[in-house]
Amino acid sequence: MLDPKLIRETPDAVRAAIAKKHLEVDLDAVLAIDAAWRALLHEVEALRARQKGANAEMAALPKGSPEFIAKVGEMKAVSAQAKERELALKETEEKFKQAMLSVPNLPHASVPEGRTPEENVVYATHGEVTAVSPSALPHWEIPGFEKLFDFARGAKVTGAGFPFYVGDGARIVRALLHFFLDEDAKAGYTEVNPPIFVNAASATATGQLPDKEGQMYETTPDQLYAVPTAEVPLTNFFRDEIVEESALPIYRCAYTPCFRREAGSYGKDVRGLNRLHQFDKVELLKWVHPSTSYDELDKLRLDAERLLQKLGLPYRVLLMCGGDLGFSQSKKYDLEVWSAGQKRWLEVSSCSNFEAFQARRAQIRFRSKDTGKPELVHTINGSGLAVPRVLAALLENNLQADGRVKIPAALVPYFGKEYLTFA
RNA sequence: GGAGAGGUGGCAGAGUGGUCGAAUGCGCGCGCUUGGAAAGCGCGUGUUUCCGCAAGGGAACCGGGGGUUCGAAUCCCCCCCUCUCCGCCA
Repeated sequence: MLDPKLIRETPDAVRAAIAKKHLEVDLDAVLAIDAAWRALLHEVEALRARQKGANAEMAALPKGSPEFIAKVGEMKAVSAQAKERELALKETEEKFKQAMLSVPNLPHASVPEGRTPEENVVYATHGEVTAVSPSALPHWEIPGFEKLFDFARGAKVTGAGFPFYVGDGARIVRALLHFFLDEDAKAGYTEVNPPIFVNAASATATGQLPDKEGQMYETTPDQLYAVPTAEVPLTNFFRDEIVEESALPIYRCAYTPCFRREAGSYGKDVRGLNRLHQFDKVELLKWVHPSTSYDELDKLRLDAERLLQKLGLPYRVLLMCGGDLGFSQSKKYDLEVWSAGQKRWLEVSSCSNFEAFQARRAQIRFRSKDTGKPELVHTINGSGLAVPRVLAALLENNLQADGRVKIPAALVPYFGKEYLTFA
């Protein structure tokens, strides 16, 4: 959520910033509701002030006295009016809240112009794409793939997109997770093992609700949501709290399985390990002082990049243009790993600065040393990293002529062997 | 899951219909005191929001939501959470 004051006081600047995201927002409607709300607020507050004043007078009067009885009669009318106006105020307040939830976060000045994914800027490229075998196979065509990654039985037991990982398949997943968490810990992130179901308030604070509920698995009868990413429980850790300024920045990482319904996905995007309903991911999250958030974003991105470097996987960094930024992000980098068999880039991490957008919804604040007042923190997050696509690239890029997959040196201590075999 | 008890400010803890944003203690801040400190004394110490250039003023908040009443921290209803006992169980 944006600061309502920002919209109230500088609507044109807000309009211009939203235009960069190429989103349609009826700001005039928001402003009109805001004006109506304030008018009602004044009425209600005046009535309440009158009630309060009368209350003090009546407390001093003898209970059954004629003056007292007269006052009760008088205040009955005021009370009725206050109730009626209060109801109107509440309705308007609800409308305003809904309207505010439809206003996106504003892009940072450094975000490039652009409308479509094609206009994202290739910010950096690491590793030689041409160095990996030109005859590499898509991972799902590697002989024996289905023994280690059993989609058919997963479909039987649960449904499409819920594979079983078997033998070396399970082992490589565990090795990657362990490696990621260890590396993230070295970079200063405190490991957290969060709940993987969250309530509606948490899902709302991070922006999954109200309009993305179709993307989450929901439980009945408890109305809990399976987390689409560890970002949700992790961000909500400090929801409705005020932390000490000296505690910032706070670095945390968490592994969780992630659950996504992925309604509407199709085609090559969903082959093999590219897109699953359940997958494993380590998420990096920072709560930082607003003055440092862009430096912290760059550092977080480098922390994620280092993982790919240590695995020896070629990748590139995209700086997302205004039109390809998410609703709640101010700036975003995507890390994409080169998938030699599919001859395409796969997104494995998305590193974003939300500025105060999430923090306002979630009411996560710090007490400023200067003013003594609570201020909203900035939140930053990114994957560090998502397992299946890293795995896909690993399988494709490191496939040997003999059908085995060479394990990167950094991963060998975790995997326990130098080669993964499909036998 | 069943029975009972309870949720009040940073913490502890009073308050069972009116002048209560809320006693008292602790903590914290400032001042006095002191060579310095402790103790002592004095003053202060929540959040949100609206109006205002400001000074300042108004309103809301006693787990959450609804209700009764002229008036609710206090009475009633629903929900959430914590604790104790029982049951069940990795």
